[in-house]
Amino acid sequence: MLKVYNTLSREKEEFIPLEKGKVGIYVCGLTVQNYSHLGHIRGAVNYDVIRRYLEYKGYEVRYIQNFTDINEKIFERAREERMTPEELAEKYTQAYLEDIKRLNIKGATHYVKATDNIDEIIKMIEKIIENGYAYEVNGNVYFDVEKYTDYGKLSGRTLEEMQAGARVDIVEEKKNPLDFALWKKAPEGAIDWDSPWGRGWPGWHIECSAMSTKYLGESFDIHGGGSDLVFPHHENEIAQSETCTGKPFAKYWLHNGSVNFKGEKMSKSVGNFFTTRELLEKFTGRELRYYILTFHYRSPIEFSLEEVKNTSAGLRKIDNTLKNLLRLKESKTKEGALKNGKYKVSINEYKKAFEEAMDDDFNTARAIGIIHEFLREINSVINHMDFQLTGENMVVVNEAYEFLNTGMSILGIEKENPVIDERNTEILNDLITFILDVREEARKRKNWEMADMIRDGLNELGIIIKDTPQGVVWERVSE
RNA sequence: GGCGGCAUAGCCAAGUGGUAAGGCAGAGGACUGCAAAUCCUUUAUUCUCCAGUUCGAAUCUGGAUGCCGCCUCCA
Repeated sequence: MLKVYNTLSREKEEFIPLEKGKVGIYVCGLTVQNYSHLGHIRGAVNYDVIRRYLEYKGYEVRYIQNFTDINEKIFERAREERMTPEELAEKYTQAYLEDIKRLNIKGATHYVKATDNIDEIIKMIEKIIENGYAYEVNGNVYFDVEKYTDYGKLSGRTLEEMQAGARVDIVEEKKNPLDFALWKKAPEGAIDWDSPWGRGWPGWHIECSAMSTKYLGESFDIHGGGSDLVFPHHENEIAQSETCTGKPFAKYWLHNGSVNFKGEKMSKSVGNFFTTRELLEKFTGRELRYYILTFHYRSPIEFSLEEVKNTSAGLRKIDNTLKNLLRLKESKTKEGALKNGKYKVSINEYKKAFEEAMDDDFNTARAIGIIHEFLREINSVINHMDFQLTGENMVVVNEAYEFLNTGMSILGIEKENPVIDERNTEILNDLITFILDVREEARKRKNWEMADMIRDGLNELGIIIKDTPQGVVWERVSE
């Protein structure tokens, strides 16, 4: 049974989609004003795994993500980079899509952006005004928080509490300082749109309400985003949507933890961030992704370059086992070899444990732990001196490979083909096989100097030699 | 100031009231001509501290301390 932690109830709840077999997810993306950093990517990886696991469970997933492409920041940055706001948004949207590709993120089924949905946004605002929850002053439209009695239900605070500790600038024309803009009169010279309230542009929160409703319906299953969006962004989305439609908005609210660095949340304004691109110069996308997934998605990450490096050793261990399994899969079974019952591996137990971990609010950290426990068991079997590739053992090898491979693809750290490397052309293969034959001959004659010279020489060319009990194997250093 | 969360080994990190997963690093051993890879053993009598509930607490309650997030643009 899949359980998810719902910010709305502050509890783990059984996941039951509104429509059987289908799941609608809306994830708040980013304002496309600069290159993405690790904080953005962390969320994207987390929701990608959630999506992959739901698909693994057989759900048909509709995954919507937005790009905020119109606001003050976009204009500011467009001026800095001397391009139009559209060009700027397009540039960083493309950059983001490239970044997530390198982290093996499947990507949304639909990407949506505010500027493509101005009509929907205006209609929604009109409806909210009509229902009596918003008012217009001087070309601005504000949501009236005092009218909406549920205001604060997501972030768990009351209007009184919020007012007590308010840090909001007092804007004279607002009825309550916490009233937020649905439509803003645009500054001079800005790109703006016609509306019943004059020219302007949408407030930040309304685009997500309008677009999620358009693509997923008035009520849908999962709404996700970073924990820093709980208030005010998601609180306001609920307020707008529910006063517009009169129906419950998203059923489950999921929030991923932040990425901190040097004791503070990684952010553009603090300046303590690594862009995804910078990190991809130091690590592979798989390494970063694996690192992210060693944390539970709701826990904050105190980021450390050193830790990414250390954690990657664990990933290499998984890769090694996969390589070894694949090698065995591709070798011939020894007919008539002894039937060996003692090499039974309880793969189903591990599979069950893996699923239980994922069912428990997508606990990838635990799931990875289970994979490593499995590694120990399967490695001890296939590396055992007595291990022979009988038909029975071949079944074990195949099932083990299948299990690992499936687990890896749920986590999105699958490797296309760990052994067959397209760089290994036939001639290269033959050449190395020949060199290794020479080395074997040297070893037979106990000419260790010669044997080691060959091994070291190949090593420098990026080829690693391993003398396993099953014979000599070689591979190229990955990446 | 208001609201919420977290504190688990040298480091990172799971943890469902029933006796502390996993990874990295370290130590010892097996295998090996030496390596690499892998396996085995070992590394928290205890989960920040103090009370309480309970037969039983890392888990629940209260308090203290420390750290983080949100309340302003944020993923």
